[in-house]
Amino acid sequence: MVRAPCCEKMGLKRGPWTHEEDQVLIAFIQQHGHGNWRALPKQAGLLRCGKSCRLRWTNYLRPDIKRGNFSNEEEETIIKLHEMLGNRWSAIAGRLPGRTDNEIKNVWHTHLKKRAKKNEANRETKQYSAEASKCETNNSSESEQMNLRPQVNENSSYDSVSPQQSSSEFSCGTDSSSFVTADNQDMATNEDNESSDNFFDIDENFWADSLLFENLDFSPPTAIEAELQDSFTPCNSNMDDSMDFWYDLFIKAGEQPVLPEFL
DNA sequence: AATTTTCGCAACCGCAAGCGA
DNA sequence: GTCGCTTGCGGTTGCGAAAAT
Repeated sequence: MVRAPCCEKMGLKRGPWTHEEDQVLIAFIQQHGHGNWRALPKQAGLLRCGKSCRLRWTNYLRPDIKRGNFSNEEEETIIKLHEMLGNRWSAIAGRLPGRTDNEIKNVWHTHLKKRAKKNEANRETKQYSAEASKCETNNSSESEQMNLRPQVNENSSYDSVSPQQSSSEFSCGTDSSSFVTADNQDMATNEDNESSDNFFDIDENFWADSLLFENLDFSPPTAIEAELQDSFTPCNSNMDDSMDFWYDLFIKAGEQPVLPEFL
């Protein structure tokens, strides 16, 4: 496929848009719509390439765009959605009416990335503490049962385990299957030590593809959406928990519960 | 007050998917 | 099936403004 020549080579204008150009573009689209972006600038009398026009319209001139700072709720929503969807900015933008993927991408890189990292570090620290205390309990009860003193390696202590190690390498007592890991995701512990049969086994791309929402006529409100990642990840939850969680989601939203097919 | 550094955001680039011929 | 075109998306850049030195 032959790449179309860039705007500059064709003698078209680049760089920031002027007010006049904006007005021309708005007026043209209001009158004719934007069926063909490539043909639009010529028809509208703009010395811009179609791509530039489309970008200017979708990111700035569209009437339904919400300008101004992001609210705290919006920022939290972005962080949560990013945990679920990754860098799928358009999918995230689809959950935030009036916000563009470009805007969300910018706000992520300038503000939210740092905050998300901080949140993650806090969670890992908390999780590590919980695991450590749980292990202390298990070890002491096991040793009581077996009438044995716990075999503690003096060179190793819980403190020597880094938070990064905690979820993937740290094991409690004899049960090394208690913790499940996934790429770059901190996973909750399976507290009741379910057998692997009870794990909710679906394709790992499930969440990333955001089919969860897109295939349903139901969109959980932001506040509930935010709870989603905290409370439930399909690969580490058993089926009963998944169903309960799903029902709660609908009930909180005041909707008639409808289970997705995978449940 | 002048200069340098950092930040925020609009715009651009390149790739891939979708679609019709 | 393939080719060419259009569109959409995510990564990156460039520049003005603000903050720091």
